[in-house]
Amino acid sequence: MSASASKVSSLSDEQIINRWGFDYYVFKALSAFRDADYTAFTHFTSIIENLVVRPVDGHSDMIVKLRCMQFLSRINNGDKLDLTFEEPKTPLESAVSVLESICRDMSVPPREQERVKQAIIETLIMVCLRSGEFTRAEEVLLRHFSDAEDSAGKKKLFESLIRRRRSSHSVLQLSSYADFKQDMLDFIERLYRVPEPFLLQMLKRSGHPGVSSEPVTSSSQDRQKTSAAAEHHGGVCARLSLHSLRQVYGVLSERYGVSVSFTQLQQELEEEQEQEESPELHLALSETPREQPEPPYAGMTISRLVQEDDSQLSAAEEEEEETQISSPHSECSPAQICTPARHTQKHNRIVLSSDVEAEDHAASPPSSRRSSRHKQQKKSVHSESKCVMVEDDGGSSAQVCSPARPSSSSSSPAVRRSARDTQRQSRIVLSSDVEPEDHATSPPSSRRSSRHKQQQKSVHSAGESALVSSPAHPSSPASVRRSDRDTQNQSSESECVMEVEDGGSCVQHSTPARPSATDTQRHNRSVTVSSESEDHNSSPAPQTPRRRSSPSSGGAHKRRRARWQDVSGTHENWSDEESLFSATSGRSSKKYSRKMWTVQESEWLKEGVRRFGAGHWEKIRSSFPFTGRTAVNLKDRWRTMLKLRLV
DNA sequence: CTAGGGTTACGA
DNA sequence: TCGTAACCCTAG
Repeated sequence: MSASASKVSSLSDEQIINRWGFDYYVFKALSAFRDADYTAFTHFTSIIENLVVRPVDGHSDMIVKLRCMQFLSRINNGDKLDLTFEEPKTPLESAVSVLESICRDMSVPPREQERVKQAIIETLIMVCLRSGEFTRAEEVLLRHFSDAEDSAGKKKLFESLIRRRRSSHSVLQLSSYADFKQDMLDFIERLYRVPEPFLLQMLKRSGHPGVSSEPVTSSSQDRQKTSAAAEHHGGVCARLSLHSLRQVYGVLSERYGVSVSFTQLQQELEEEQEQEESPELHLALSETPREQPEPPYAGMTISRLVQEDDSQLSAAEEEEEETQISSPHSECSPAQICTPARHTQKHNRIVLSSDVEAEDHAASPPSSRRSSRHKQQKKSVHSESKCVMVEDDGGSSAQVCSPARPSSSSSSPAVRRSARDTQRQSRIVLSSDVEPEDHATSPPSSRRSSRHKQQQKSVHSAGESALVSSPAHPSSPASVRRSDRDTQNQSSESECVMEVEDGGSCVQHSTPARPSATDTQRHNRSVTVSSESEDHNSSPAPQTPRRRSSPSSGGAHKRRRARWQDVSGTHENWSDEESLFSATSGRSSKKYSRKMWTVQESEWLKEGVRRFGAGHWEKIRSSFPFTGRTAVNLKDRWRTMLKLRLV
C-alpha cells in the first residue's frame, strides 16, 4: 500500500497530513461553535488559517469548509463593531459577502439566502443601535436592508429608533446575539454537514477511549467495526489485511446496499487484473483510490472503505466524482452533496485555494467610511490605514486571525478593531490571512526601501520586535494589531488585542510582539513595511481606492472584488452592493482604493513564483489566499519587487 | 492571460 | 513638485 500512496500522486506527506489536520480542525471548530465555546472556535480557526498556508492536498470540499469558517468567524465577531475583516466593513457585512460566496458555490435557494442575509443585516443594525452607533445603523439600513414588503415594518421601526437615537427598545432586547450565532450555525450545518474527520475516525477505530464524534453525522458504530483499519492512524490503510477489508466491506456494502459479496468482488478483481490491469480495482486494493470513474461497485469498494474516507489521503479529484457511491466518505458527508461547490473547487489543490480569502470588497469601499469620519484629520486617516498595513505585516508575526480566510479565504481578511468613535481610532487587525511562511520574517529590516528609512525607527521598534517574535508565531492565527493614533493608548491597545482574542476572533497570537509594534505604528506609517520582512513596500496603505480618473468608484471596485471572488465565485452581487455604497454613502464617494502590498502577500507571491515560475500569475493568484489582487496586480507587484531587488 | 508602457495616488 | 508603488490599458 505504501506504494500506492506514492503513486497517488506526487502529494507530499505534508500535503496529505495537512489535509487531515485541516478536516479535523474544521470539524472541531464547528463543534466548538455549536457548543458556544467561541474561544475554542477562534483557536481552531486560527490553526486552520495557518494550516492553509502550507501545502495542502486541497480536496473537493475544502473551499466549502473554508467559506463556512469564514462565515462563522465573521458571525462570531459580528457584535464587535470595531473589528474589521475587510477594510471598511463590519464583521457582519463581511459575513454577508461570504454568504454570497457560499450561496454561489453551493446553490443555496434564493429565499434561504435572502432570509439569512436579512437576519444578518437586522442583527447588525441592532448591534449598531445597542452600541449607540446610529449613524452606522442608518448606513446599514440604507445600504443593505431588504426592500421587501414584509420587512418594511422593521425598517420603519429601525428608522424610527435611529432617528430618535434610541439604543434601547424592546425589539432590541428580544433577540440575543448568542441565538443569532446559533441560528447562523444552523444555516451552515443545513447546507453542509461536515463529515467526521479522518483523524478522528482513525482514533476511534484504534479504540481510543473518549473519542466521540461530535457534530457530525456519522454513525460511529459501523465504523468501529471497521476498526481493523484503524490500527495505524498514520499508516492509514495501507496495510489492511484481507480480513479487515472483508469486515469493512461488509459494513459498507450493507450501508450502501451493495449486493455484491466480498468474495465475488475478489474474484472479479482477480479476473480483471489478469485481463488487464484495471486501474480501478487495482487501486482499490492497493488502497489508494484513484480517480477514475470507478465502475459501479468495484470502485466503491473496498478501496475506499478502507481507506476511508479519505480519499483524503490522496487524490482529491477522485473524490469529487465518486463521492456518492463510493465511500465512507460519502457517508460521512452527505452534506457535501448539496454543494456544487465541489465542482468549483477545481484545482485548488495545491495550496489552498484562494478562496479563502475574503475578498476585498473590503478594499474597495474602504476608507470611505472612516475617512469621512475622520475627515478632520486626514492624516489620521492615513495613519490608520497604515496601521492596518502594519498590522498585516505584523500579522505575520502576530496574526490573529480570523478564520476565514479562507479563505479564505481565507482568506482572509484582516480583522481590525478600531475604537472608532472616540478620539482614538485604534484598530486591531486580525489578519486573517494567514501567514504563510515564515520567510516573511526573515528579510526584515535589511531590505527596506529607501523610503522607509525615515520610518525606520518606528520600524525597528515595531517591526523588528514583531519580526523577531513572529517567526515562531506564524502559526498564531491571527495577529491582531492595533494602532492608535494616540500614543497614549498604546498600552491599552495591546490590551485590546488580547481582548479581541478572547472575544473569540483571534486567539493566539503572540502578544509580546505586538505591543511594541502597535505603538510604533501609529506614528509612522512606515511601520508597515517593516515588520514583516518584506518591506518592499509596505507602506501602509490602507486601501485607498484609486482609480483612474473617474471617481465613479463603482467600476474600479468591482473589478477587484470580482477577482477575488472569482475564486469563490461571488462577484456579481457586489455590483449591487457597490452601487449601494456609492449611492448611499454620503461618506465619501470613494474613489479608488490603492492597496499597498503587505509583507505577507509579497511572501505569497515569492512563494508562488518559486513554485510556478514568474509569468504564471493567475495560477499563483489562485493558489494563495490573496484578496483583492488580480493576476495583473501580482505581475505588477513582482515587477516592483524586482525593481527594488526584493527578490 | 501576460507583458509592457502609461497613469495616478500619495508621501516626502 | 518629485519619485514611486500601485494600478490601468492595450496589444499580442
